[in-house]
Amino acid sequence: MTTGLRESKRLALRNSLSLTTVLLARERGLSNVRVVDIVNRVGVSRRTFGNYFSSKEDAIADRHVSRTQAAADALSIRPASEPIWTAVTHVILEPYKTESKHTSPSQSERDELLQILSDPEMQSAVDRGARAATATLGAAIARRIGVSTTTDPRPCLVANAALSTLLTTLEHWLGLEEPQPLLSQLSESFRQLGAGLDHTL
Amino acid sequence: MTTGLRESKRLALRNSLSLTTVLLARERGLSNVRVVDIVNRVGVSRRTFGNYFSSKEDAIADRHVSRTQAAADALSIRPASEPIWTAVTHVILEPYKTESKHTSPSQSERDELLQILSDPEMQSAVDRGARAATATLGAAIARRIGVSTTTDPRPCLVANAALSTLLTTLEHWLGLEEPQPLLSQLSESFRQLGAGLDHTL
DNA sequence: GCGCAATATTGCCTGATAGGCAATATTATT
DNA sequence: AATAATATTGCCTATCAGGCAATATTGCGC
Repeated sequence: MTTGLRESKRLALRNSLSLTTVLLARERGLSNVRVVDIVNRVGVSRRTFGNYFSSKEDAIADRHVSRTQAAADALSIRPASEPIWTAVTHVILEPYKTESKHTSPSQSERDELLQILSDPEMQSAVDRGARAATATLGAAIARRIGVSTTTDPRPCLVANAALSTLLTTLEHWLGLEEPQPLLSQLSESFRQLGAGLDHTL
Repeated sequence: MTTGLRESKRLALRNSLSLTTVLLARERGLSNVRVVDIVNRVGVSRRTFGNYFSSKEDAIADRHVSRTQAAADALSIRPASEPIWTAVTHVILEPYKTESKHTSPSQSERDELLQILSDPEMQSAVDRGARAATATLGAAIARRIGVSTTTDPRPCLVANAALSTLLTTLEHWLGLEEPQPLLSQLSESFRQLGAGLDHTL
């Protein structure tokens, strides 16, 4: 019983709150965003915000978790013959593949990430999301390779390696003087780690 | 001019504040620790605490950064012939080697880590420290292999892989039913990633 | 040794946040 | 349509971050 007006409204509101938080944070920086600003724009009470997220950082982190959840879900539809690191690489890099079609490497996307990752408060938020996301992805990996995360540390190690590689590479890419294609940077990073990871599992 | 009574007192106070924060957090859990409690035990004003750390989480994260700083410093005295991942593994695992001498795998150490890592607020603090620590270690790695962190993403990737592997393995180890030797778990995790990393650099 | 300059500590104050609790409103079920 | 279940809201309190200015402490040149 996951359907129903109740549940869908809940989800929509949750999404609206977190999206609005990101938008405002991009406009002025997260530290210049009050919770009141968020709820005013969305049209709910300050207290309702607290029913969904305990802080604006949480609201942002939630988006990262959702994205990773999608990647984790996508893991189940990769061919079973694929080595785990290859499969993980594919589902993680998937969202970044579309943008390589444009000649310009998505300046707005770059700006968005820059805004988000350059703010220390944001980084904390991202890290918080990353922790939850690692658990999610780790569970999906464990399911795929048929082990338990409680007895086998490898699924979480792989999940962690993947997500932290993603973040690290994104941050490095943002710091580059002249823009390089993001996808190739990501591919290269994942390939380098994978040279060992595909081989240990 | 790093010496002087002034600087050493500063350092001592900083250390005392952060240590006291950890101790109190172990006693009652971080969320039950007020900044007032910390400063009362140390004997300074609440406002002074704010001159050193912006939050109790920061005070804890600082310890992780210090430990990593020590590891990063130790990197320069590893033989130059050592592959980078081997060297990093050594300096990171060094503190955990001594405890393997005892027959008991350091129950108190386990309890301490358990207390710290099981609290979500603590996890945030640790993650915050990890970010700073990654930059520190990344710089040390870059220095060692003679590249710049701005042009070459690999030093930060390696640093990040090392620190996040450390954290992930620690957390997994804490979740084990029957205690296993920590050092061997860590070694195994690092070995698995290293099988690829030593080879890509 | 001594006094001046630099720096650290402290108190006060403001704006902001997390979360418990109870009242109210909205949705689901029969 | 009535009732049960759940969501929203307002109120309230404890807590926190950080600017600012006054005060105390340390370091240095004389």
